[in-house]
Amino acid sequence: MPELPEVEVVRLGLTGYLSGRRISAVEVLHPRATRRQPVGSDFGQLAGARVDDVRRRGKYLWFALDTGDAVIAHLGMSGQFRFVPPGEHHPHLRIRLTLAADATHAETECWFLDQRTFGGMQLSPGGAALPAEINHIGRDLMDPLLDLPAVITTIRHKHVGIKRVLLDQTVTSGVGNIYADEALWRARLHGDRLADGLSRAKVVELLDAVRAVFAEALAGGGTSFDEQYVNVNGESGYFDRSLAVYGQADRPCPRCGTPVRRVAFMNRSSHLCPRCQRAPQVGIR
DNA sequence: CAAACTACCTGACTGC
DNA sequence: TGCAGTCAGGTAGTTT
Repeated sequence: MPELPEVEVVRLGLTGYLSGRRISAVEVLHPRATRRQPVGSDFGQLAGARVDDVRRRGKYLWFALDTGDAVIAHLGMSGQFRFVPPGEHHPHLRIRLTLAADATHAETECWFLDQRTFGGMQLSPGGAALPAEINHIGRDLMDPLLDLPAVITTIRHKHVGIKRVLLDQTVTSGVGNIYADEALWRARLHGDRLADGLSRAKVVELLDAVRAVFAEALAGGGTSFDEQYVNVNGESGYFDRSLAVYGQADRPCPRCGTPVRRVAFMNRSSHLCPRCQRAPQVGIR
């Protein structure tokens, strides 16, 4: 499932394939893939534009175009980008962008594949610098412009479980279920602990853990469990071999050997060590 | 206003 | 073999 490290791996790949290329044709093969369009704009109008750069805010990507507009992309649960020669097909192909041939490239197709259709792309008029549609997404913990003291203060004013805060993309972005569980384990924190009950030092420790697990996953090319996450060349990352708790139910905690437990959380799952991560007396999830 | 809840979606897997 | 049920989960919109 793509979280910040996986999206960053994809961004790096997209930059290499797309920078300087001109989009000559646009084909939408599934309506859900472009379901969010600003009124008065048409996704097809990006044909003719040149991609100057590929940028990221949290789990959102956008292509900065020479027109000053942007194309926003979100991988959702299962989105992938692939670059292939013209004329092929794939059962999960949702959007096909044709890249014009130029002095150093043959005509190429940029594919957006998405089995579960939670992802998609949208045009953002005037959005090259930062699309207004994703202005509500906070900076991530790797961002040099992040106001870390302000984020810590925000977290410590929230009367809600700390895992929910980690997953709130408006506070700090890029964290999903996998890295939330991994960071909480590293910081020896139970996700139900109330954010406004944590010391400043503990919050700092947790955010350091998020940053560390992000960096390690990025170095490993991201986390892949199945075919749902691959880079733009179709290759899997291997950070899943380094996961301490996520998906490790009943296996020993790498720190103390206690069996890892899987518990229900927001209609999904949390994975934790019941000994290293003590539950609060009154649980609020 | 903050927090909680729900719909959206496909395919792999489980149990009968 | 088939079929119903479960699970995976990020985001936006709605409800509390």
